[in-house]
Amino acid sequence: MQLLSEREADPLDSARGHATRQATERLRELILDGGLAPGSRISERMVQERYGISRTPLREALKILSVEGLVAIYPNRGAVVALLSLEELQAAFELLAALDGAAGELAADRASDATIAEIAALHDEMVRHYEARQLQDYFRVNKAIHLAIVDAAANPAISRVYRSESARVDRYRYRGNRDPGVWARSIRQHEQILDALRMRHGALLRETLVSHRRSGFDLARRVLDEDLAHMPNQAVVPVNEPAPGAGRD
Amino acid sequence: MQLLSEREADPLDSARGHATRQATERLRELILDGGLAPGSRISERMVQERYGISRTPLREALKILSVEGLVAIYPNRGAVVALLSLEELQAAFELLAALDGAAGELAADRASDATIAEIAALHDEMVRHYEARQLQDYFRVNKAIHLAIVDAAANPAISRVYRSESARVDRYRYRGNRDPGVWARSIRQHEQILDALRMRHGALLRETLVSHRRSGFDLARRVLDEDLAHMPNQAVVPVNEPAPGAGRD
DNA sequence: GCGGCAACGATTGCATGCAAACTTTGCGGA
DNA sequence: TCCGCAAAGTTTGCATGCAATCGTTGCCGC
Repeated sequence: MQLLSEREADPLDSARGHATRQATERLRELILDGGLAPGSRISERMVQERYGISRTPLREALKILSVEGLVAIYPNRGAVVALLSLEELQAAFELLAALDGAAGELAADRASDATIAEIAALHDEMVRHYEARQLQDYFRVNKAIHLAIVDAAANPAISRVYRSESARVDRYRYRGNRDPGVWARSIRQHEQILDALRMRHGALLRETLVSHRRSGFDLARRVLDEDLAHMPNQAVVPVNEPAPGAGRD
Repeated sequence: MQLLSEREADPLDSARGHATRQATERLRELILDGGLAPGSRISERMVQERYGISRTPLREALKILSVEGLVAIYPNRGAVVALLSLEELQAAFELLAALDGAAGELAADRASDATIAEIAALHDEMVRHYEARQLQDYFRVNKAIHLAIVDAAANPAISRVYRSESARVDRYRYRGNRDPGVWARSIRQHEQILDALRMRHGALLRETLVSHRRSGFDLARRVLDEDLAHMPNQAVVPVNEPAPGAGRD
């Protein structure tokens, strides 16, 4: 399967030098959008046949995703979509809380008035989605608000780690909130967050963000429990070699 | 160059399934120990000839290191050892401060008495190296103390990010402290840190760690400035394509 | 019937070849 | 002398082949 033939068919996507990048993004999307369920094997042959990505760039992509924590590679035995244990989920949320808090404190100092106005606009949009009970839109804007605050800290290292860690747990974050009371409380927390940001009160913004994140963990924990319950026993971690160095944390 | 011949020569190192891992660790060590200077090119041919690593595992290793931030890959133009700008150094230290603080707060709750005793022993050892003005030993134990506190938080995600980010800036951390006054102040800060940990006073431990980290940045900033001054113009970032996605932050 | 083992098929790990992109060198013109 | 350009040389990107390992199936002995 020559890429040359593909290049004819889709000249935009397959310029030389982008096969690995494409493979990485493709797989990442598949994992994050649920196209590849946690625990499922990623066979090199399967990916090659279904997505026309040859093995070398695919293997490089898998190595990248394993560092990001989205897949686990077991030597001589292939890669599987990473599966979080409850302990790992809690660890990820504690890390995210630290990042939220630190970024909030920095953002209170560094965010421009325009940025704060944009975040306020996102907040209003989110509230509208809440009032209309539009869950998907609500989640999308909610996520954008937190990202905007982190980015307002003007710290690329924090933003990078936040995005990467956030991606690992998003699956468990954006499925809770069915309970009206919980949802309402989340809205109230967001109001406090916005107030603290508007006041540029760094310490307060940190506190509200951290406590908001803690609530988020309570929800995610339930989602994970459900997932584990609904999973018969199919993909409960390959045996033998505990894990490769470049695999899990 | 067949690996088979090498396997005969060194059967321990070259079991199948470990070439990429070996390449990654070898390169990481080289970069961290200064064997490969920041900004220097990593030619695939050069590595292949000098270390007997064939190109496929080498390329996978470079992809891994680029996610870790130790190398930057420029498409079609190869990889270079990552070079930090002042802004990136500051961002890294802010991230490390956040991790130190969060880990400290967790560690104050979670560390066992035995772990605290171990950290106290390390502290005493460090003070002895300080009194003997043994800079290298002092740095080594200093680093071990901070790692031990982070690990005492019992959060693998935080430990993982801390190690990775720490590695990126270690070059700039462990060369300052020539000034006796600065060195003495660092010792005093460490005493406060140990006191807070012994008291299991989470908030205080957080504060002392964050402020200690801030002092660390002031030193590192000077080291980076020196480095940049001493660097004629040789490796001041490849031109053209700003950077690949999998390169820098 | 069940546990262990051997052969087979499937899958990964890695070395390498070829083509594209980049870099350098050398030349001609201004 | 210096700039621009073209050809040669170098280096990277990727596809693929071969060998080693893993998983499975079927068989034999108990």
